[in-house]
Amino acid sequence: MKSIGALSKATNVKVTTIRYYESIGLLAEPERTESGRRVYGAETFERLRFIRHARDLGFDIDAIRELTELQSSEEQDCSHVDQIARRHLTDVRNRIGQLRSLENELERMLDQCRGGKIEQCAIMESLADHEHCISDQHEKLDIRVQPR
Amino acid sequence: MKSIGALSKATNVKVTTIRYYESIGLLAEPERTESGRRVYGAETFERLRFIRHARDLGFDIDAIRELTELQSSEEQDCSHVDQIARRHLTDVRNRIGQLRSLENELERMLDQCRGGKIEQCAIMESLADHEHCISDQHEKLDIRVQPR
DNA sequence: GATACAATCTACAGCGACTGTAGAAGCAAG
DNA sequence: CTTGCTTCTACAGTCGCTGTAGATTGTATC
Repeated sequence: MKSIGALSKATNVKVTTIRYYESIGLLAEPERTESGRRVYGAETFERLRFIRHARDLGFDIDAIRELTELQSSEEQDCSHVDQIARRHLTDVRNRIGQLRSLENELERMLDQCRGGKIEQCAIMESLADHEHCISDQHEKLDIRVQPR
Repeated sequence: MKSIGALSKATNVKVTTIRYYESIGLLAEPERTESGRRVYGAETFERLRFIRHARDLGFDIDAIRELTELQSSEEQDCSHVDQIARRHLTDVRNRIGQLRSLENELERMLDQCRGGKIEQCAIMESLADHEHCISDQHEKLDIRVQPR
């Protein structure tokens, strides 16, 4: 039996995140001590490790919810699991493709810049220029680079 | 002189987004008609086109703020502009790298699955398994695939 | 002129997946 | 007993928007 802090250390998931998962129903409400502190058993530990690994692989919360539900129906065949993973892989590949075309565009911009004053900077011109605008060629991107 | 709707159509930026940009100070407050409606001139049109293009290239709002500020100091040399773009390119490349290792991991998982019951599904095992966990090898990802 | 419908206005809530804060209470070691 | 860590709840903030509600204004048609 672990406290929330111990569980956090063991799974590498932050205390606040564990409470957050509970609040959205991804983790069940645990038992409490007399004073009201959360106490976790081995089950939650396993489940949280599963969640953590799936998050690391980029599955979103809804997908993880599906996966953990499927986990308890052990007798069913795993085509649905397969499908969820395959869909995610497709998403990842699409994203890589989008980012690569971004990479190209940025490289092109940077190559053209030969220094000098901002007024004649090729980068600024590219940005102001509507002509060779990539925006119409593919969908808009969400490019946040922050880790979670 | 354009209404907000006309500006929106001309730049392909949504009306609500234009108001949002104003609210965060990325666009200056425009003049108004007697009845209080926003009216825009060619300057705002150019600026918004610039912003839109930079967003399409994945620059975040703060970077765009810097870039538009630099735009008005035309005499300065463009090394700072260059630096912002280069930093962004680095971020994009890192992101591509992260996504590629994700892609590999997912491919591996999917290859191992030979169908059958969920209980023995290789995908579920991979997710539950802590041993060959990629999470310690690279930073955590934000993998949202949604366009803006 | 009346009426319908579109465009615009403000102000605020919601998205996803957390993270951070404030203020209170509990717990263990010195 | 005090110090300092952990935990508690509840709520605001992150980013870049998007959506909603309810009011007003503008334009086209009858």
